[in-house]
Amino acid sequence: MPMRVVDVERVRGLPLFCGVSDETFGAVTAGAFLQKFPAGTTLLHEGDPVDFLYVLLDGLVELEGTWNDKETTLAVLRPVSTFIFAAVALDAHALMSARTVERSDILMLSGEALRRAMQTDPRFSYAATLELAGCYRGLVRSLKNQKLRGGAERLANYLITQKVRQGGAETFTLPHEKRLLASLLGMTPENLSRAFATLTGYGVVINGPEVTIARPVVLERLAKPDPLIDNHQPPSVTPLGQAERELWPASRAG
Amino acid sequence: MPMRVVDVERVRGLPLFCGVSDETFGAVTAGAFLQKFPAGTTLLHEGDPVDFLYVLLDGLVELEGTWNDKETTLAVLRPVSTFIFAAVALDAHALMSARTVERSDILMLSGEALRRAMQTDPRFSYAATLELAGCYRGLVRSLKNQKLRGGAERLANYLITQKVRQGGAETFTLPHEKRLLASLLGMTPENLSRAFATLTGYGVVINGPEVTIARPVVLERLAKPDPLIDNHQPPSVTPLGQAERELWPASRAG
DNA sequence: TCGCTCAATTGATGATCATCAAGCTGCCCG
DNA sequence: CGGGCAGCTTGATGATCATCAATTGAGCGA
Repeated sequence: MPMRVVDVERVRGLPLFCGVSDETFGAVTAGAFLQKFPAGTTLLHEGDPVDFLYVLLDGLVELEGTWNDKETTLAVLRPVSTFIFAAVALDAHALMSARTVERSDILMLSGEALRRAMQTDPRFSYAATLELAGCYRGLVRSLKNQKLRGGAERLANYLITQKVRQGGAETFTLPHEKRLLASLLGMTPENLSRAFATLTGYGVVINGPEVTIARPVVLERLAKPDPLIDNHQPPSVTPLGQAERELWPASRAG
Repeated sequence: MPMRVVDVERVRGLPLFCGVSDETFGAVTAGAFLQKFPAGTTLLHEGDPVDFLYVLLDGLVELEGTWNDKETTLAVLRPVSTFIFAAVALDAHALMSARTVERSDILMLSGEALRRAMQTDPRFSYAATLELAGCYRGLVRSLKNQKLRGGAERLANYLITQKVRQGGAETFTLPHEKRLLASLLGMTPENLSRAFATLTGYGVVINGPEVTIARPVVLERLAKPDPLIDNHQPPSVTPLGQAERELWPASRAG
């Protein structure tokens, strides 16, 4: 339950915290929980008031939305990521549910303390602004992806993005169940299957969770990846915030 | 080109600025432009570097995204709204284009100056965080709307939202062309026409740009409006930021 | 080892949606 | 007053996608 030293260092190194004063960091992490959750745990339900900022340190978390007995996956988060920051900042109720997909280590930081810290430490609230701006742009990308592309195109771009993020090798492994991927891509599991079958004609070979892109040029001609929609961020050793993930590869003004 | 006193007051009164010091406000508005643009002007093109934060004081602005020679409307903004704040905060290129739909008065604030101000004035960067959090939640709503509802349902909810925002009268006027509405709702103009025709069976009467919802209960049974997707914010005299629009009607903790 | 469960696939069918084409209406302008 | 243009509508057709049903195959426990 209390944070281990190694975890404190990890959190301290996040872009959200690495510039803040020790006082601010202490105040924010004072009443913090570090908890392990099994797979399939609902951390937060749509519509609930939000008391904590969540930081995924290890594992996999799904953010999902519901309406009229249908549900859809809005994002799948990998470590290290914060989530429901916007609701915490505004002290509002959650617009989406959060669920662990795998066993996960999650840090929970008091929303109250965070809001106080944002009002006193300008470096922290600046970092918070950048983090939120990065999250915002991620959603803009998702919305464009959803409204402008068809199912097979979304899948093709997802595969290309995964390939880059996992190091660029010709073959890689899907990070989770296909039914979850279907929901993320905005289609049914049945249609995801058919979309995979379609991509077979573009040099994609499927073997369970293993995917190999045999003819990248052919697949890209279908996918038409676009830096204004897809964020082809290569893997990194140091933990990045959503802001840094958005700024890649630019680092324009600094 | 220079701001009139009445406009300065208007900007000063925005949630984004109303708490900041006079120094910060002066620094940010020092090199500001207030410009009038005719309808149909592209203020900013997708992919361009962003040098200014835009504030729509009067008129109507569309944010749109493009891919593969198709385009879609991501938002239609009414006064008073800021836009492309996220790109300004990160000093990144724009993910969407901005176009005036009507003749518009637009304030342009130096991105450089804003980023500097955010790092020095904690009240300003806190206000910026809240504004961005509000924008983020608006996009979550859009994405849920898009992925979870069908075309007719999106239109029905749009009409209910418009009715509330325009004061709640039985009949109201669409704020812009139907072809733009179609793009916002993620459908073709042809299918928007057909969706309107469908809603005729639910007590909706169309007369050019005039819409009257004759049987609200029947329409709501189809629309199933949901506070976690639709933001039924009534009109207001004081200009609201995206944060306040999100917090309505709660004002939970304060 | 058997049998259970569940993810994934495949096929058949219907709903939704986009596209192409034609016609309508209001409006501006010659 | 009569084009001509633009926004909107309507119809016909095909593509995309969801749903229902059935089957396969892998993992797991009795």
